[in-house]
Amino acid sequence: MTPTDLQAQLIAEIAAPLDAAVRAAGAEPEVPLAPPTREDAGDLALPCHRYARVFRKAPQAIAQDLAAAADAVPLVAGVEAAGGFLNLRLDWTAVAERLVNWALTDAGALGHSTALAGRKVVVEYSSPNTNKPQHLGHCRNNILGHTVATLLEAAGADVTRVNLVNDRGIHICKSMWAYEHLGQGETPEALGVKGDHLVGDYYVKFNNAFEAEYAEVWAGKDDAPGKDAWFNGDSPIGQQVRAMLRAWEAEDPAVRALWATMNGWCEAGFAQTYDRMGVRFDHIDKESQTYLLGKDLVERGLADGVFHRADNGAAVFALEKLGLEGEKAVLRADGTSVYTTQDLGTAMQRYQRYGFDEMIYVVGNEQDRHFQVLFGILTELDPALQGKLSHLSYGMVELPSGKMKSREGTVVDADDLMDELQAAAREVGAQNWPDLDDAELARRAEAVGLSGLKFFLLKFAPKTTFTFDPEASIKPEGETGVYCQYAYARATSILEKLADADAGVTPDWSALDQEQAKAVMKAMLGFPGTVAQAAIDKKPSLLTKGTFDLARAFAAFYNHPDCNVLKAEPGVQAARAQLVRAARRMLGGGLALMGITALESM
RNA sequence: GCGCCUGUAGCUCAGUUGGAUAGAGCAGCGGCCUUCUAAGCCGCCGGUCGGUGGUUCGAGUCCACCCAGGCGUGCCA
Repeated sequence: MTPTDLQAQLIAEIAAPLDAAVRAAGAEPEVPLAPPTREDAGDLALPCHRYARVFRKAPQAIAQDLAAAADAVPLVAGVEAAGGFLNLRLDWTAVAERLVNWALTDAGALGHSTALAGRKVVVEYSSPNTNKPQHLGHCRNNILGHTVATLLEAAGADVTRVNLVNDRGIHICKSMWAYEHLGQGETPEALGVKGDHLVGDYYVKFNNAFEAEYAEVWAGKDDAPGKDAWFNGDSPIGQQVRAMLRAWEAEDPAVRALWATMNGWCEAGFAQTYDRMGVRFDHIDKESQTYLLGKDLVERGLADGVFHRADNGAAVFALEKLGLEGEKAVLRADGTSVYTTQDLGTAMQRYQRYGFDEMIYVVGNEQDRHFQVLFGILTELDPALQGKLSHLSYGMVELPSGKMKSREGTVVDADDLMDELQAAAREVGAQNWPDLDDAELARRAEAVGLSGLKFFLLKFAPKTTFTFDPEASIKPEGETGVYCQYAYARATSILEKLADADAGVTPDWSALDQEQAKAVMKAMLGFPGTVAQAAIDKKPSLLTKGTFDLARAFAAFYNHPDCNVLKAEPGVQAARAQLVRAARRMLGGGLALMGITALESM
């Protein structure tokens, strides 16, 4: 058998006789053998408190009774019963040989597993509006969604990545209105700007024009309506924009042509941004193609009693079915769709198309309730969907200066951010490598900048609202992607200098029975399980943690004079070199899962 | 008002589903470059886990109430 998770296999081997001893004493084994939290408690520990009642014995005595069984295992070098825990020390010479061979050859060492084998999963993420360029918040969504998809694939799942682009609606018409009324026929090509930025500029121009109109009409008057009410009421601009939306829905050729042109610009810009971020999709849905879906579902639901008619004729869902109060409309009184209608239809269409076991929506936590309601309705419509729908809810990204507010112009543009991070990385690179040519410098700086961004966006648990610190994100010290990249580059450098001088030499594995090497091996042993857990929990922060822990342990190893590879005796050198190769491979695996380029030199 | 989320070191965050003396990074202080890359390493300092009760061998973790912050509570998306 091929061990994909060596630690799990070692634990299984060692735990077998312990479990047998527990059974012989008349109890079911229920407490796992696991690495202890305390550093002075050996390599693996078994808490025995749980068995105290069954055995009618003190935990300390149980631990002592189990000690003999543990001591007989070849991989165990020492046993100690302390405070109700059974602590085991491993035979690191034996472990080292197995671990290095495994880490150099097994896909499991790179975080691949079969934990979710055969499971069909659809992941929807990004879902941008085509009226403005993407910002830092979209970056978190894009990177989070893409990495979760990657992790699920690594765990053996059959993953489909989808993006539902919100390319129609009143907000799209606002940019179109501004372009038509305030533009001079500019194009991205003529101006040399990305199309999404050009469209976004007109969205800003719309807002300015509307604010100016509102101020002109209502300044100083205390019976002023709210801005939304004004827009949806007598505002001349509002009326024109709404007329545009109606014309779009009536498929007016001129409006459709303008819409197609501007959306094309925006989508081309998004494609560039995705490409640079290394984010991709198997399928891109557009709301202009899905917005009429779901009406038939509502009709059927009305007949089946899932929905009912409100007094004014709207089709509504009684939220008390979900333990909530009030009603959720799924068709307006005039028979038109709401956003939820489309969501219902799209979900059902995907279920028919993909037959998924799970569909994950990567959407911010401000929509928690929306998804609670959506999933509740979908499950009522088709009980087969029970348990198959999940919302990967994530918190906002804040800045050291506070929250991002589009009205206050404090949003961080995604493209600008990547440019800035690259430029900052380039400055450091140019200092360290004065002779490097421009293209290579740019390539490395891009990899470093994106590494900083991605790692920083992934290192927090999804639900955490965190503060993005651009400077800290590309620091080579601390818990960053750049730090992990550096460890990989150092490993590469050592191996280049070694130039296979250890080829054919039998490694002296006992040389790895030293503090720094053991710390590296412990980090390596824990890595695959951590990655599998990251997939199961949909928590990429576990991946960044596991990769960082390995990088840190490895940094302590290659920095210690007693662990030097190049100056070591042949047998010792061969063992250390193999450990470096193994750690490097695993680090590369971790970085790859995050979509981070591992640089050979930096 | 109601619902959900959050509150852990000066700052930013972890805490493996109830296990040993609560961790990491940053910042601060002190060391280490004629170097297997200083884009690094080593050490020190730093906590009544928001509060009060409860559950049990054992609570940052589970329960109740309270305090503070965020988000939501559309026939918007």
